[in-house]
Amino acid sequence: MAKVTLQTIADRLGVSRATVSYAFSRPDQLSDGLRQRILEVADELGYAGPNPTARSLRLGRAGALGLLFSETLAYAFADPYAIGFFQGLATAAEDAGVGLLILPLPHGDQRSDTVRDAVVDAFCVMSLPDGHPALAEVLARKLPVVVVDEPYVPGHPFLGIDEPAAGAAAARHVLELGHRRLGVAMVGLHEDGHTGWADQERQRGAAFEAMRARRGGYQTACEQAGLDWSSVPFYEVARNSREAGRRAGHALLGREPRPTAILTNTDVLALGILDAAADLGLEVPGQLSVVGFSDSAAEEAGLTTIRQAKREIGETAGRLLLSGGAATPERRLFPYELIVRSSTAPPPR
Amino acid sequence: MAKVTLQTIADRLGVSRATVSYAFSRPDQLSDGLRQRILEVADELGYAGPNPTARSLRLGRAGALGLLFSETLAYAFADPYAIGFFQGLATAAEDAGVGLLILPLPHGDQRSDTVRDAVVDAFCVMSLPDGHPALAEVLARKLPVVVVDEPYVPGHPFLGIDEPAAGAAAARHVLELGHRRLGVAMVGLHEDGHTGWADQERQRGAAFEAMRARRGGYQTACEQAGLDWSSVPFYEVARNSREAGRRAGHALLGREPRPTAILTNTDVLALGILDAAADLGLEVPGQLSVVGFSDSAAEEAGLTTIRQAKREIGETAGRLLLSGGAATPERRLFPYELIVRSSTAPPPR
DNA sequence: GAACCCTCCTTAATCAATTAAGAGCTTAAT
DNA sequence: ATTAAGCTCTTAATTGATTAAGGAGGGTTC
Repeated sequence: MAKVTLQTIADRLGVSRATVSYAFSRPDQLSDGLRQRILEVADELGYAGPNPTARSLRLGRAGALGLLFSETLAYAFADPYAIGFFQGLATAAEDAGVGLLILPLPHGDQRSDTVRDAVVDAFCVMSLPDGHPALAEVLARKLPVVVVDEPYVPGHPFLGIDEPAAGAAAARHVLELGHRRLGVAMVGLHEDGHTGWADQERQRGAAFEAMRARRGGYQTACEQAGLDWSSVPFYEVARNSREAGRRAGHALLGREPRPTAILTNTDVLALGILDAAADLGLEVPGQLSVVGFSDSAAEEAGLTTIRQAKREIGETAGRLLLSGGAATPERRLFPYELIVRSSTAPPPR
Repeated sequence: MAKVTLQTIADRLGVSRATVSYAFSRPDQLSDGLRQRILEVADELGYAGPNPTARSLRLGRAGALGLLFSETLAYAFADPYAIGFFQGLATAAEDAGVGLLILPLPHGDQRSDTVRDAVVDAFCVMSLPDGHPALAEVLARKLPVVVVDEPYVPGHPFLGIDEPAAGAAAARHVLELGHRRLGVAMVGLHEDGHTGWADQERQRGAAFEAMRARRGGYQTACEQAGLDWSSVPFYEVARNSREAGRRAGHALLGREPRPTAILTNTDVLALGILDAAADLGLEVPGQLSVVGFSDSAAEEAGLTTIRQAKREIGETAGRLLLSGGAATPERRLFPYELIVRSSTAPPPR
C-alpha cells in the first residue's frame, strides 16, 4: 500500500494533479461532477487529504506558534503562573486558528534540534536564563519573536512587568507595616539546583533577569527604609514547590532573631512558608507576615501577593505574534498590583 | 531582501546546492575549508538554516505530536487532571525530542482546518464527546492515534481506566460506610452548558462516554446495595470549577431529606461541595461525606477520592505514539485506587 | 461568421530542502 | 605503470503540494 498523493488520484482518473488539488482547496474551479468523482476516488484510495507539510511549504505558513519555556514541560505545567500565561497565549492561538507548539528544551547537556526543526511561524520565549543556548537558536531562525519576563533582547518585543518596582512594592508593604526583621525565600535564581542560603554575590549573579530584578526591588525598598540588606537572610530553593517553600520556611524561621515577615517570589513558595509557620505553631499574620508573588495560588489561602496580568500578557504575546509578526520591538510593561489579604499585618510587639 | 535559501548561498559561492546542504547536515561529506566558507557566507547573507518545512517534507517526519482536547485550551490548562496528563505526555515528548502541538478545536460552529493542516506525526486525542467532528478529522489523517479516556474508537489504542468499576468503587465506599441518602454532582456530561438537575434520560444520554460509564458505576453500586437510583438527586454543572461545585452543593444540600454523602466526578467539584457544606455549617465528615475523583486536587483538603494514574497514562500515550506508531490497537486500562482521607465517614445517626 | 466570453481543465513553475549515484582528481599500493 | 581506493563535489531525482497563465470547447451576440 504505497503512499497516496494527489498524483495517485490524478493518474487513476486520468486528470492532472492540479485538478485534484482544486477539488480539495478550490471547489469553484471545477465542475461538480468531476469534483465528486475525485473525492470518491480519493476516499476509495484512502487519501488522507493534502499533505500538510507540502502545503505548508508551498504556502509559506506553518499554522503554529512555537513556545519555549526554561523548565521541563512537566514542570511548566505544574507552575500556576506559567499556566495562567499559557491560557492567555492559548486563547490568542485559538482565536487565530493556529496550534501551539510546545518545544522541549534539551535537558542536561545533550543537544537537540527541536528549535531548529520546529515548523512554526513565530516564537514566544518565556523565562529563559541569561545566555541560554536555546535563545540563540530561536534568534537564528529569523522569525518573529517575543520574549516574556526574561531575558530582554534588544530589538525584539518584550512583555513583562516592572520587576524592580513590583519587588519594591512587596517589600515596602511589610516595611510600612513596621516590620524590620525580614527574610526572603526565592526560587528560580540559578539553574544549578542549589538549595540553601545565598550570599550577596550569588543573589546578584542570578541567571534569571526578572528574578534578579525583583530581588533588586526588595533590596532597594529595604535600603530606602534604612535596613541593612546584608543582614536580611536570603534562602534560595531549586524547585518551585510547596515542599521547598516549607523547607525554606523552616530555615528562615529557625534564625535568631526570627524574621517577622518573609518575602517570596512565588505564591507556591509562600504557601510552603505558611506550612512551616503552622509546623512551628506560629500564627499568621499575628506572629509572621508572608508575601507571595503572581497571585496564582494565593486567593484561597488569603495570601498577600503581587498580582500580575499573566493571562493578559499571554494573550498579548500571542496577538502580537499572530498579527503579521512582532512589528513593534518595544519593551512593554504590564500593570502589577499589590493585593493585601490576610497573611500580612504589623509585626508583633 | 529576498529570502535566503541553500541556493542563494550556492550561487554566491559557485558551488552546488547539495554541497551547501551537506555543509549543514553532513559535515563529513565536505572539506573543512569549503564548509567554513559556506557557513561564513550563510551567516553573512543572514541564512536562517535549512527550512524546517522543506526538511520535514523531504524527510517525511514532522517532529511533533498533535494533541486534541475537548475543551478550549484556556480551560484545559485549568483542569488539574488534564494538567497531570499533559505532564506525562510532555515527558514522553521531551524524551523523544519532539514538540507537542496543542490544537485548538473550532469553538462554536465555525470550522477551522487546524486538524487537517497540523504538521504532526501522530495524534493524541483526549476526552472528546461522542461524535465530535474533530475525531473524524483526526482519523481522516490516517496517522497513528491514541485515544485517552473517551471516546473508544475500535481499531485504535485506547488508554483509560475501568470507569464503571471506578465509579462503583467510589459509591460502594460510602454505601459500605452505611450511607443511604446519596447525592451526585457531575460535570462534563453534555456540551450544552446546562447546569441543574439531570433526570435519568439526561444522565444516560451523556455525550461523554467516560463520564457516562462512571455514572453507570455509581448506579450499579447503588442498586446492588438495594438503593433506588431514581431517588438519588443528581445535579449537573457545566464547568469544572470550585464555584460550580459550591452551587451544586447548595442545590443538593438543600434537598429534604438532606443527603449524607455526595459523590462527584472531579476533585475540583468536590472542593466546591466542601465550600457549600462550610457555608451551611455542616461538618465534614461528621454530617456529610464527600468523594472526589482523580486525586488531582484532593490531598491538601483531605478529600477521599479515586486516584487515576494520569501522568502514567499521558506518558504511555506519548511513548506509544512515538515508538513507531500505535502498534497495538488494544484497550488498555490503568489501575485506579480508592484513596480514603478525611472527607468520608459513617453517616450521622 | 467573426468576435467574444465562459467554463473547465492542463501545463509548468515553484516552494526549499535531502541524498544516492557518479565524476574528477589525488594518492597509495602492487 | 596500473589498479584501487579516497576525497570532494555535482548531478538529478525526489518529497507533495499550489496556482498563475493558457488552451480547448461550447455558447452568445451582433
